[in-house]
Amino acid sequence: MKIDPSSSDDLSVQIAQAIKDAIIGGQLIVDERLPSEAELADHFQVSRPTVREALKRLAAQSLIRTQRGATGGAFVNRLSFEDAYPQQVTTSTLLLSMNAVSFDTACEARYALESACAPLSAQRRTADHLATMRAEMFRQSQPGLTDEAFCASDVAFHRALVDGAGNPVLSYQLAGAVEAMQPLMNMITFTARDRARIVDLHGRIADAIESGDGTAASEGLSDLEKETRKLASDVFAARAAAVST
Amino acid sequence: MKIDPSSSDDLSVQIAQAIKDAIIGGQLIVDERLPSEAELADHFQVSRPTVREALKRLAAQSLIRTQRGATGGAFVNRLSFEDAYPQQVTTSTLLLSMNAVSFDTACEARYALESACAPLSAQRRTADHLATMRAEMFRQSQPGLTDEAFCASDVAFHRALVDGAGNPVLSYQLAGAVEAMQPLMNMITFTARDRARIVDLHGRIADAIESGDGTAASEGLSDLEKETRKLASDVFAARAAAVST
DNA sequence: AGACTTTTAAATGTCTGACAAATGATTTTT
DNA sequence: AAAAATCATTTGTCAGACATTTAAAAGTCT
Repeated sequence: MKIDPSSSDDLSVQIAQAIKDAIIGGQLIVDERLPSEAELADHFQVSRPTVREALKRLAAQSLIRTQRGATGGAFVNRLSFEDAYPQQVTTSTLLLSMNAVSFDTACEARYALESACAPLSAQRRTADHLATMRAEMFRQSQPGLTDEAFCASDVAFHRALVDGAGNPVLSYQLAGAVEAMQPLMNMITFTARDRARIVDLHGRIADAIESGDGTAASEGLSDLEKETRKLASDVFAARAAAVST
Repeated sequence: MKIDPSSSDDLSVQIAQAIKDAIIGGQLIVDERLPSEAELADHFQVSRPTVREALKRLAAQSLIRTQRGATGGAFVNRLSFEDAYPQQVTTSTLLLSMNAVSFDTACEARYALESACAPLSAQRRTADHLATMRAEMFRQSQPGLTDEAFCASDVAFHRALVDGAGNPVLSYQLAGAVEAMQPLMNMITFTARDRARIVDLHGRIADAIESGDGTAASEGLSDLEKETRKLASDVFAARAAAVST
């Protein structure tokens, strides 16, 4: 691990990159202990605060974890799907909100990805996944549910659908798309009739998944997408009209 | 922005979280300047190094950028798709390599997601996307190409296909899946006949995209997936046989 | 007055040295 | 032998200082 003294980058950036490269390149393996901060400072010929800033950069990306105490230190972290989920969701949420991604664009992406999962989920879902979907549908049909709670339950329903595919890579990728849309979805107010239609479509999808009919599940999702986009465009149109009066 | 003195978390973690929450919650908007490190240290009642560690954590996630000089400081960064791409690829790559995700699982996820894009790409791709696909196919048919270069060109082909859908959210989500698989793909050695078959399938897909036939494109991808998985299983079987002798 | 140069002030980047706190290992005591 | 006390190591935090960068302000010359 070396750094380039002539580089214009900050030292802590270079050191973080060097360690990161070593992890990606396999020179440092999972659970291996890095040299202590003092040793790293000595190795890179910098002060300890500089080393610490580099390590904090890596910790922020879950590449390392630190432990205090006699046998403590920084350890290469096994990047788990559980760790990566929330980061992915945060990043996706900010990407949508900061880049003025339209509701339609986000919605399209979400349903396109989800449709890809549906056939796999129809084949492989466990009884558990199906039970979760049914339970969320029941919750969604309860009167007196807030819009936020309805949306949260909607996300849970779709998460179960995606997880049913039994492919952690798919679940991970989709977590971002589905959960990141929640703030956008929360802008929509649902009437009782809207909710009934959505729950009905959820029922169709769940039935298709239960009977192993991936094609029907995809069709159900497609209809749900149309419904969602129509709802959104109505809401935005109404809001625009309200502003202009 | 407040921190909890009774929390067991490190101060720099808490401070980073507080600022992050402010960004997500909209209290800090894009390009807004944060208070100087000295002011933050004063506000949170901690030392400047601690504040700096918190800021480095945020910088590692591209949530802020820093500038030196008189009018410098830390600014809320507009998280762009360009910034998020490489992070997503790195994370996905490490997720695959550190969690012993099987080739089949990764492959399935990749092609499932890509199939979701294909119909959109068939509708919307520009001449540019198509030209890129054809150019990469030409490169792939050149003899003397290394396996790494062949894989890289393969990635470029698929990137063009995905970008053709014209949905930045989809492109972003897929960048991880497609590029993260490259190290796995690089484990495969391609014979001339293998390459010819792959280029042939690429041709079918490109033709389908050109003629706007999304279904045919999906079918082509499905065949390509089968081909890829067969190749991989052959390679792994051969390797296992070699070890046992 | 206007253009160029110099100075200055503010901010981040880096260093030194120190102490606090956690924690496993070691030693001592019971 | 078990429990308690001590110790050594390592990260977490602090204080203060200097270096470097940068833009604005002040000064100078034409």
